[in-house]
Amino acid sequence: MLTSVSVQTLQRLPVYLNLLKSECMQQAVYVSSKTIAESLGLHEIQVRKDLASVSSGGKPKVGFSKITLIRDLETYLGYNDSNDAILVGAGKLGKALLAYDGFKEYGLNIVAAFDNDESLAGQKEGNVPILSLSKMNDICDRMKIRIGIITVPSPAAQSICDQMVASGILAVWNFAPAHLDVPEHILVKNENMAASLAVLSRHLMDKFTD
Amino acid sequence: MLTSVSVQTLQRLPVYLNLLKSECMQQAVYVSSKTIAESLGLHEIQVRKDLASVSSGGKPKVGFSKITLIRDLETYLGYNDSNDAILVGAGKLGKALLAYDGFKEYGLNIVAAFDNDESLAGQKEGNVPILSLSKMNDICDRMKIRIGIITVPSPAAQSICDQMVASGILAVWNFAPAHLDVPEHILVKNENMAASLAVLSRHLMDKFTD
DNA sequence: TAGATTGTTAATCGATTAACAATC
DNA sequence: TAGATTGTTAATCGATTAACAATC
Repeated sequence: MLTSVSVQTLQRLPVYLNLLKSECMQQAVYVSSKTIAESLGLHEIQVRKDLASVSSGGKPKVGFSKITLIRDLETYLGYNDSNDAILVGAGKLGKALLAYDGFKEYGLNIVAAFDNDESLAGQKEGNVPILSLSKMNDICDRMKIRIGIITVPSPAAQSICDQMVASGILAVWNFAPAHLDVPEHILVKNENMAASLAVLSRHLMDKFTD
Repeated sequence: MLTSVSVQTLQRLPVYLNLLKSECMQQAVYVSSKTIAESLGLHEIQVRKDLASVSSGGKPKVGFSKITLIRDLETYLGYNDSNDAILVGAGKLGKALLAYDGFKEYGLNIVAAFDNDESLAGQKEGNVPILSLSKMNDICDRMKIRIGIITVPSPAAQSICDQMVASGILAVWNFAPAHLDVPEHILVKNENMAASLAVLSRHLMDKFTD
């Protein structure tokens, strides 16, 4: 186990973890791949293979100890050692993310936010200070920040991204509907709402042209 | 062309559209698959195949007329005829989505929001009225709403989803980190931030254990 | 022991990439 | 015409699913 995992598998892991922690699994002590698969509408074998790459706690006949599996998933996903991040763009969406206190459960810790608009500087949102953009480089450098969250309007996204990279950011979480060019070793993960909408929209269109 | 398209292709289409409309393509009259692929860091052949399933306007040697391709993409994605939607959960994230005026560009029109908290009823956010949850069924029915957006806390998500389905909703856009059970013909599209974070987090972990 | 569930190796399926003929 | 780019058919690659031996 603990071999390299595909992106597809990786993205399913938090879903398993979420289910295991949810109410409907509250009283379970052991869980099997089959149980999980049925709850999520996935294939049993897929779940088993996914779990095998993350945990070696599975026992024939009984399945996985729930708490052990939760621990293994959390360890693999890095939920225990927290990742410091900064956010740029303290508009509506940016503030909503700042105020969301669920991220710490995922090991994400937003330490500061930055905005072009100097009048926001000094404010706080969800306990996170909003600062002048000019301070970003210095703070990223001093705190060794590796994750940057982009919630600025599209036209500004590439420039902010460039500044992040120059400040030592290694992974960018991009909420702007814009493609970002980055050096090879930098990861960009787009939160692509337009893509989601495309899936919804076509589903409806297809439904009404059968 | 206009054959059935894979989800992967479908989710790339808005990215192409976005690029075509962006500043860096402003003065282009014709665009080729190669140009697009290079701008986005994709394979030329993949782009060509994607475009072929949506537009028949490609001409050997010249490529696609930019405005024709934009039109074809917008038509395929349903950006022209707008989709009415309702949103449930007028918390921070819900309000951020209500205030975001970019959705109309994608043909999404949020006509009303609902919340458990009666004290919010009567307020407006981004021109969208917030109403008592008890009115959801009636409004969905009268306006023939087919898209529901869920921005409530996880424990409430399944119940809200059930109410949406009972109100005639056919496609659910779920921002709660919870798995939703729905009848077969209903589509759920999860905006899975935990999955995105998993990708970011593992990228960083892998980087520092090489 | 019998049966259920695991982990692993093999088969299938679908998406991506390559090859190539068609054409402006 | 020559060359570039299209659309399509074939090959490759990787993820999912199936088959099966191992084991509690």
